[in-house]
Amino acid sequence: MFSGKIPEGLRVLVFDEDPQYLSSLVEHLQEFQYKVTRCNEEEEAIYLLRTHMNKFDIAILEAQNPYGATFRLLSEIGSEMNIIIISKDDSVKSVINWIRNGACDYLIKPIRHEDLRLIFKHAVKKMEVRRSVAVVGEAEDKAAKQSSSYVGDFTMRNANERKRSMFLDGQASKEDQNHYRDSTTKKRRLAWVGNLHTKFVEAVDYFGIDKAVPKKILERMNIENITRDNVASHLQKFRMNLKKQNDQNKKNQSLTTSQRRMYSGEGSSEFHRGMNVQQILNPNLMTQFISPLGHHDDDGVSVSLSERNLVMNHQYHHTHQTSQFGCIDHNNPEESLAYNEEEAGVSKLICSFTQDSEEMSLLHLYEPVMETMMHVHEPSMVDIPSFPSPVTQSSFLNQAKTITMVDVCGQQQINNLIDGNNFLDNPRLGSAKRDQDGSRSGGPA
DNA sequence: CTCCCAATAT
DNA sequence: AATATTGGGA
Repeated sequence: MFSGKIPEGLRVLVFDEDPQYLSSLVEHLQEFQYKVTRCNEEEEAIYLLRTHMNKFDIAILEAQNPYGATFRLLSEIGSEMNIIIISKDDSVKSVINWIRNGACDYLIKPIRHEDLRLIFKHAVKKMEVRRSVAVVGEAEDKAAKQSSSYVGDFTMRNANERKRSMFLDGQASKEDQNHYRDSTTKKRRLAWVGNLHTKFVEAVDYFGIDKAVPKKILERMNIENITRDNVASHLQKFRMNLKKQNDQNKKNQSLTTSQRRMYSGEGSSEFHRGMNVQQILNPNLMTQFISPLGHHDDDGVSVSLSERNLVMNHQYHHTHQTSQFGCIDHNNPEESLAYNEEEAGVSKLICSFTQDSEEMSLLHLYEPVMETMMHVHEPSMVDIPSFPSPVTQSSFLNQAKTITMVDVCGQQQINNLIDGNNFLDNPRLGSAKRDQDGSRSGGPA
């Protein structure tokens, strides 16, 4: 009954000690279109609020005792920040305690769905206060516009649309209807999160990808409050993703076969003869590249495994690949072409690896560089050709470690990757990753 | 008219 | 990037 009134995109930070409960909170909040930042530790939540208070509209913090760090935090910033306390302590005393200390709300566990949905009311209040203050002050107004997640902007936008279309078609009657509907039942953006998407996939699976059409999927999903159009839209995206995945697979396939051809000639056996490069690995870095699934498609790094080859995609421009280990052969068009028969772009054979001043060709770095006007490049590939024995999961990981070292990325990129994963430096990004960990069934994108 | 799909808009 | 809306065609 409140659908349509909830402002989208309010940024909510949420912490609960119980990871499972936290996950369910996150999921629900996402369903309500909130932008959720998940904190597994109280400490983390507090740190984020202390340092990035402006990045959140609302904080939902679980708290049990009124003597902890959260309580102190609340007394410090409670007046500037919408902090909602959740607790299983249902005593009046506790409620009063927290509210007095600055909490803008206190929700007793278990929390009702609807209460969670309605948390935005607090942000609204704050917003309105800010706006009235900002009539004169410019900075605050700017900030509010920038975040674009305040209700004021939300309504503003609708008002503009209304005005515009009224101007265009000159008809008031239709507009009046729309106007009425806007303020009551305007469709809100559906978030295909967790459960919803799972059911969708199940339905598609049930009919088969060619036979699955929006209406059938909708019926099979049997979920209230979603429309055929919702499903149709999602299906369109779903199909596109599949297609993209297929294309990607095909590409990898063709690359690995051409690689194999190359290495089947002389020198191929030298690649792994008596070589142990694992000591030079930094195992920590591997987590950037290797996921348990054997496929990591985050931030452009992906790894996939065929029976004999390990293929690693990465994203750097080839001219950046001046690692301390590798020597890059930019001047060998012939070899490049050998890799490239099936590719439209130019490719480079980049390889080699030096240890104790003795060169050993360990890896060939294959990079189909598709120059576009925007200087965007296709991923590069590293290939370990022809392992002598079938690759098991664990040896796969070991081999993968080898690869990283050989350093597809120089230290520069490694640092970048680490930075990219640094939650504190990049709260939004970090939260997205955590959210995935917590509430999504993983798998290749 | 309903539905599907692809393109386009937000 | 994700979702909604639109418009033509089956």
